[in-house]
Amino acid sequence: MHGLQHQGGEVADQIDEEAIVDRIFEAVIEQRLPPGTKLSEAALCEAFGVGRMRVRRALLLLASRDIVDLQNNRGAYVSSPTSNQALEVFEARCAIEPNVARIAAARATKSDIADLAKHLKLEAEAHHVGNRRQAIRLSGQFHVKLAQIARNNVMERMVKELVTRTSLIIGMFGAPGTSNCHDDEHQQILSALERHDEDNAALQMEKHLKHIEGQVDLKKKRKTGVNLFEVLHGEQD
Amino acid sequence: MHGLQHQGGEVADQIDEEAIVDRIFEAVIEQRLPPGTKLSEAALCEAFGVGRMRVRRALLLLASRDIVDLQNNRGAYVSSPTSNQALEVFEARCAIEPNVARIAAARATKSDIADLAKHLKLEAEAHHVGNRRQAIRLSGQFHVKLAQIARNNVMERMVKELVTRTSLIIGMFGAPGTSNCHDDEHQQILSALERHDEDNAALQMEKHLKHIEGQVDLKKKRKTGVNLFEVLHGEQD
DNA sequence: CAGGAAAGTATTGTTAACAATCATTGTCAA
DNA sequence: TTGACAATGATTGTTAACAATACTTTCCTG
Repeated sequence: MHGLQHQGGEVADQIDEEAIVDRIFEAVIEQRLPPGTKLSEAALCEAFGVGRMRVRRALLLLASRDIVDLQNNRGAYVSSPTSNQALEVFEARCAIEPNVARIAAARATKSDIADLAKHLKLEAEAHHVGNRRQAIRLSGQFHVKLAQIARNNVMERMVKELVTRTSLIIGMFGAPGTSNCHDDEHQQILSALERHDEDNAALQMEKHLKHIEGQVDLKKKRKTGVNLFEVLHGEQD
Repeated sequence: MHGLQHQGGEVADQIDEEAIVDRIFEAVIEQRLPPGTKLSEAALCEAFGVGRMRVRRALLLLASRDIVDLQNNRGAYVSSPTSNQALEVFEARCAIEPNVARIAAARATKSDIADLAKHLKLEAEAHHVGNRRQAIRLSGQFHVKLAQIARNNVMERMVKELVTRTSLIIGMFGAPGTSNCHDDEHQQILSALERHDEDNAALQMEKHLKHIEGQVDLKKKRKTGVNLFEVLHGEQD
């Protein structure tokens, strides 16, 4: 299901740094890596079975996206967004994603709609079963999928970064139990796409984002810190 | 004027990779580094006086922003955007920057306005004197300054990336003599900011971006390639 | 003379050893 | 007992040598 299993012993044991970046992105989105978690090079080497160079390159890329915080001579830590940064991220999302939804509404094909509907079904299922991690992951992936439907790689990358940082923000400032999104709001966006109603798609997205923003309380922080190794090693082998 | 002079012989001869990234960004914006230019590690080491590691890190960061193209075992080249990528960049700019202008109009202080007015004066002067490079650089910097006035670092980074890629696009598809922007349109945006007229700021920006997009012809490509060393070594020492 | 193969050169990618910095623990003195 | 200081261990940052790949030139053959 994840596309990284050992296949026959031929290839697939050589991982490139982009895969590492993606894996850490996912772990952050699913909130398995809370803000402040130390990402030591040795642990990452062990977890992914690669050399130090690859790990350092991956960490640099993650730092350039503000997902991790690279401290001088002290190592890499999962970013702990400040309330100011949180405001900036939400503001950026409100500026960008309604337009993503608008473009997606203009370009969505039948196949896109069907795919997205299936995605929503998975979301609802994960929510119903109580699989919180998968629910969070699918919920964030919905926003990325919209950018894919909009056929714009630039915006897709931006949305991916913003969604991931939002997970960190919720980890810092959100109530412990809350997930990222409400399914029904995603459903309404899908409806707008189905009708190719661009304005409504943008509007629904804007409301949706305001809703997410309302779930966090930028006054009080929660402080975390978690054992890195188990989190990443669990799904590795 | 550039902030990188030798100060007393104490510090300042040690350059970090972010400075390298910024320098290459600038060179690309000013179109001193056309698409397709080879960026060999040795040449960059020589030009900046740093070790290979720093150069490779800088190249990785530039590649993650799609400014350079890292080819396997073949080295780094300044990106040559395809027409599709060009469309994506323009679309992203039209989605983001009007909102940047809107937010800037809401938050601009007297000091911001004065600073921006001074900037426009410099732009006009460079244009008048015929200093094309500086005109292009200031013209691009105007868009970044708007993001700074909007007080949003996330968007500032995005705009910086998009502006730089636009320079590459113009280098690929634009007429040889055209610069990035028209000064009077910048002036109109400034006026809107001065009046705190958010809607008009966004509107003017949208028109401005459409204008820029109209300057390129995505049908025909121009092919280039330039000697790296002289370009970067000239302003170094 | 042209096309292609092979050797040599140059450039990139990787690994490993070394240096430097930081964190921790233990000790000593107030 | 507590605070500061020193020594030890661990982790990160850098450098340099090595390996692998691509490019260029030369030479041979058709």
